[in-house]
Amino acid sequence: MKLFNTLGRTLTDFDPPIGSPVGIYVCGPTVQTKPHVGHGRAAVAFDVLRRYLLWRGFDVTYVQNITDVDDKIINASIEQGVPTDEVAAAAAAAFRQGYEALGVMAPDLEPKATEHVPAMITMIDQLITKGHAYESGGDVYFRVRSFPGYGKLSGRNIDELLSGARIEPGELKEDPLDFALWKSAKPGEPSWPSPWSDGRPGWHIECSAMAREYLGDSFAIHAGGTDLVFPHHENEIAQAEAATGTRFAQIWLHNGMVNLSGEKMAKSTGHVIDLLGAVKRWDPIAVRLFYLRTHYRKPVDFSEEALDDAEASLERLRAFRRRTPGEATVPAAPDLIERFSEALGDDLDAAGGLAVLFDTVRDGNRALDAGEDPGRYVAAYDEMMDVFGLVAHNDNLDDLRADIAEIGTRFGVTTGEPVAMLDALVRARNEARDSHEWATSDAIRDGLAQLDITLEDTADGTRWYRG
RNA sequence: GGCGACAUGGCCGAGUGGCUAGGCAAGGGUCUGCAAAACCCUGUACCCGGGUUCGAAUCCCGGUGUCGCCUCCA
Repeated sequence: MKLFNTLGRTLTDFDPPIGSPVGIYVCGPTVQTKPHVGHGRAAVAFDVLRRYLLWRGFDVTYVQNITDVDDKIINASIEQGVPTDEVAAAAAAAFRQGYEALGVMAPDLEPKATEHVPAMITMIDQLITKGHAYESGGDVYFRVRSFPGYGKLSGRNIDELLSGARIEPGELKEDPLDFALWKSAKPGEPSWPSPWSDGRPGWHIECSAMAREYLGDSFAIHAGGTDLVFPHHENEIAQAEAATGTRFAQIWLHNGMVNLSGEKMAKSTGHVIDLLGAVKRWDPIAVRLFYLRTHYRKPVDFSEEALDDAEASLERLRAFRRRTPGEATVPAAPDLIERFSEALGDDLDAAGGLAVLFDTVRDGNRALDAGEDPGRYVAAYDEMMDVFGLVAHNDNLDDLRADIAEIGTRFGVTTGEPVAMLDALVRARNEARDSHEWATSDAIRDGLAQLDITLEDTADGTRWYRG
């Protein structure tokens, strides 16, 4: 396949032998506050990469870290009067919940920064030994000018950067460009012992150290938001390659930002749409589809209309599978699978892949209307939906038990399990239809529609679905 | 200021030197108790100005506009 490598800014061939191990490291969130819609996009984008590679037969190891120590967590802890680990745990749970709703597979490994301080200390120690870092007043800084490749990812040169660089009060850097690997703790801050001071790691070192620990000195893909290119990923490369002497990640992928009325969604400005709120208001899988419609590297504008639109599109996809219950028993249409694989293999062109999926739905519906076996389309559909991760759908009715029972009593249905009551209501309605009592049959359908349960009459009988 | 991205039909959104992606919305039709779903038909778009070419939305030059990074951020 081809992937756009930020390092070099070119479309790069990525075709390891089938079955070979592929290490992917994705920069996860700093768990300081609840996730917003932008976090969901990054997670979904690389989840599709993962699913695609698994589908193609690679042995993927997917690592996504949790940054659970940093200034903002400490600040939140002070403001809320809650220990930092509780702040982090609560936010991490919210992220987990949001990712799950979106159908994002759990990472193979989800390392926390606070549990990998020794690995970071080891790396910092190596950097000092090799002359790439120095201790200064209990802090340790990376000597940027000692690493010749600095700037190769973000396309900057050191002299340009100088104008923006600054030294915070209290920092004792040799050079304004140098960045912290280790910070000595202020009173009350969480800290770990180290050869230099009781303190905590700088932000960038955790990713270098944890990626190395789980994927080795060199691995295939490192991914994250485009806003991490500089300085975070630039610094990761510098640290890791200076320490190990070998190339860090082969390919760097960066997803575009989610905008709100034209401007980037960012938690620092509060200009955000809460992810958990969004997946409550819209079908979470529709939110996922919303992400997938735009190429992962382009910015995408969040709007209610766009989400409504995605929900309607998703409904078209689901309606097809409602017409074709059961497992597919014949092989998937090879031409469609081929087109689909080609689209995703072209730098994850999910929108192109979706076009194939919708073509599959149309072809399948045509086959059904013509009285032909839609099996090859059903099989293709299932395969693509799985790679896209669009399958999850909640048809559970437990939360509507009382509401369904209420409608049931109006039409002589005995209270029982929700599905049984629903089936009885469908039977009652069809009896009314048989005797042309349209007012009754419509009342049943309208009542269920109030609960967001839809009834459809087809040649094969009436079926219901939620949503 | 430096670096970088993007501008496509009512909306969203792929693509790319000639062979009209796809979705949503809209109109018409078939089917249907009604509805829903489905299928068929209808829209010939590509920021502006030059240029290259038999031919450009697609390549080149110059504009204009929007956005991102340069500080924490997915």
